Amino acid sequence: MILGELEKLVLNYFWTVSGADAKQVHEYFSEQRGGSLNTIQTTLDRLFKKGLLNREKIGHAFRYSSAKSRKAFIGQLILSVTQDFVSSDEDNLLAAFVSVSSDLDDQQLSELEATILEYESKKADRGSKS
Amino acid sequence: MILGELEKLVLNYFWTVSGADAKQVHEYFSEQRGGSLNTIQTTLDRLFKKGLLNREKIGHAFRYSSAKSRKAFIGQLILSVTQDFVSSDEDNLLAAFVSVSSDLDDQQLSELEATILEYESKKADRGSKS
DNA sequence: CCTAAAAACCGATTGACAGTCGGTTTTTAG
DNA sequence: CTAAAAACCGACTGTCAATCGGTTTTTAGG
Repeated sequence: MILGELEKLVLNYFWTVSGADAKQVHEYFSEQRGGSLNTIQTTLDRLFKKGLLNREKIGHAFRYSSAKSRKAFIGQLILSVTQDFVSSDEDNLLAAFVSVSSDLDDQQLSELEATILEYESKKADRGSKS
Repeated sequence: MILGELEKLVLNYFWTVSGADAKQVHEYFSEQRGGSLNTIQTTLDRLFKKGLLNREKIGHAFRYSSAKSRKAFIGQLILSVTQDFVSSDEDNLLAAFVSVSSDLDDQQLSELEATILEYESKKADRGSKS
């Protein structure tokens, strides 16, 4: 899941708005970086085909919106970029988390812990199916 | 830090051996996938220039070895691939960890917790400077 | 209906970068 | 000094994002 610069910008944009058509996206980005409407359309189409944006016809234009939450996307991104390096017999991914944690301060580390505990309890609530 | 397929294979290889020269790497990979010695040399040189391999002249050939542990590399990889998507005002990276955790089973989740706690105590030991 | 404008779609070009090697230069051991 | 080994250089291919001109399709109004 390698994305280009513009694709990343657009994806981030769609996490700040509920939806937008090509024209609106173009207007938003034309100020900061220029580029033609056509370029935006191509990028939107590519992100759609990659499953990162949803779209529906509203009137005569596609209205695009993000297909997955930022959180879900980042999680998937981490897995995809990581899986070529984790050997199944070790817990490298887990270890890598901690490695990343080296760059977090105590506060963030505590939050990470809390978030995990919270996740676990939620998971326990869901109960049966796992 | 986008790596090609061969680069990933080679990098993984260097986490299974303490060091090797181009000839040895070529011998190892020629069975599974073929390719010329030259291709291997180019790949080794590129990984070296990317800072992912170290090398030193041993006799008349460079002896390459991994420059960072698998754990450290994966951690850095996660950060690099992730930083275009984390907004500074939120804790998306932390949230992403949990998102990834969705794909881990209870056992792994417990290990993650334990590893974090272990890391925290180690960090506490180091004490003063933070 | 017809039609002009808007949007979507197609295709081509450019620029990175990995994979791949042939060929040349440099190094080294004997 | 020299032959072989290794390093290095340059070129070509393939993939993919960025970019946008031009064509087709769709749609809203008259």
